[in-house]
Amino acid sequence: MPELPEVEVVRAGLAPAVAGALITAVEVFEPRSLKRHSPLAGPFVELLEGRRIAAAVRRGKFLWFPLGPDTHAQALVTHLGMSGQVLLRSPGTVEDGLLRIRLQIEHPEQGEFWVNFVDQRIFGSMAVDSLVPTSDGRAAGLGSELAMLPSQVAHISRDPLDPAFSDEAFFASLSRKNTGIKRALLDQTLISGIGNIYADEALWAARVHYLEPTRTLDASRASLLLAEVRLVLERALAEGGTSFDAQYVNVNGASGYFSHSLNAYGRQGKPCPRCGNDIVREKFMNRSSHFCAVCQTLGPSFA
DNA sequence: CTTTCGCCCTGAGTGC
DNA sequence: TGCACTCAGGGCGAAA
Repeated sequence: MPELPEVEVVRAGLAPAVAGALITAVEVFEPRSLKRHSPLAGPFVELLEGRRIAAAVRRGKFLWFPLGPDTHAQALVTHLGMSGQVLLRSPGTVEDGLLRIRLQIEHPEQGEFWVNFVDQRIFGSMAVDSLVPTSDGRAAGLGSELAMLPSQVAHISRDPLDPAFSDEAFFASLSRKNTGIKRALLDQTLISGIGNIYADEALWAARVHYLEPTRTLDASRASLLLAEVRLVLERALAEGGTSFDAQYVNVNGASGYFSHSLNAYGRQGKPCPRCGNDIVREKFMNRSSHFCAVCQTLGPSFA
């Protein structure tokens, strides 16, 4: 399940082959993979064929490719959803997964490639979207200095690895919210790039209970939590992302290795690496929360 | 306005 | 063997 580190691995892997490449042909095998493409923008295929990709940019879990010749106008937006993959292939490669969309591209130096969008559960999508200016005038994401981002990504907060991310604004928004800390971590309009795995891992590392109200999370614990969020994301990135169910593979089809480093997620019934008590799994937001009931507390005022 | 809920979707796994 | 059911969860529109 791709979160920030997995999407970044994909972005970094694609960038050298797609930046500067011409889109020569586009095939859509599954129309539902275009659910985020507005028909008002025009036909997806016609909008792409003959355009040149300027860069590969990422904010949180969103990935997009500004399109030439006017790179301030439109971009191809990609979200991997739960099971999406963007695979860089040699022309003619037969995909064993569920191929939804294929872009044929031609790079002036790297040559021809197929960019295969594979997505089992169709929670992911591709779309051509118009670009709008960032509210702060800073670069929209990692991979380009362009201060423009797709309109459907404009409401998404910067991610914690973005140099323009404001820690102060994040802490302020936490104190204004009336919700639990894990809900807040998963709210992409507050902080982006975190999904269920890294939320559980960061909360475990910071020893914060997932139901702790954001209002009562004091400044030092909030600061520690954000630091742990950054640490877990950076460590996962360094290891090439998490994969334990073969859903996630990078652009060459190889899996990440971070699953060996998980402390809480998916470890229900196994000992907490810190205190030895069993990790617990509880139902939460139609998914699961994994945590140590002994070392992850509800804060000093609840202890 | 804010917060929470239900839906989308498919393949692997489980129990009978 | 086959069938019904559960589970995985990101994002969004609807409901509360």
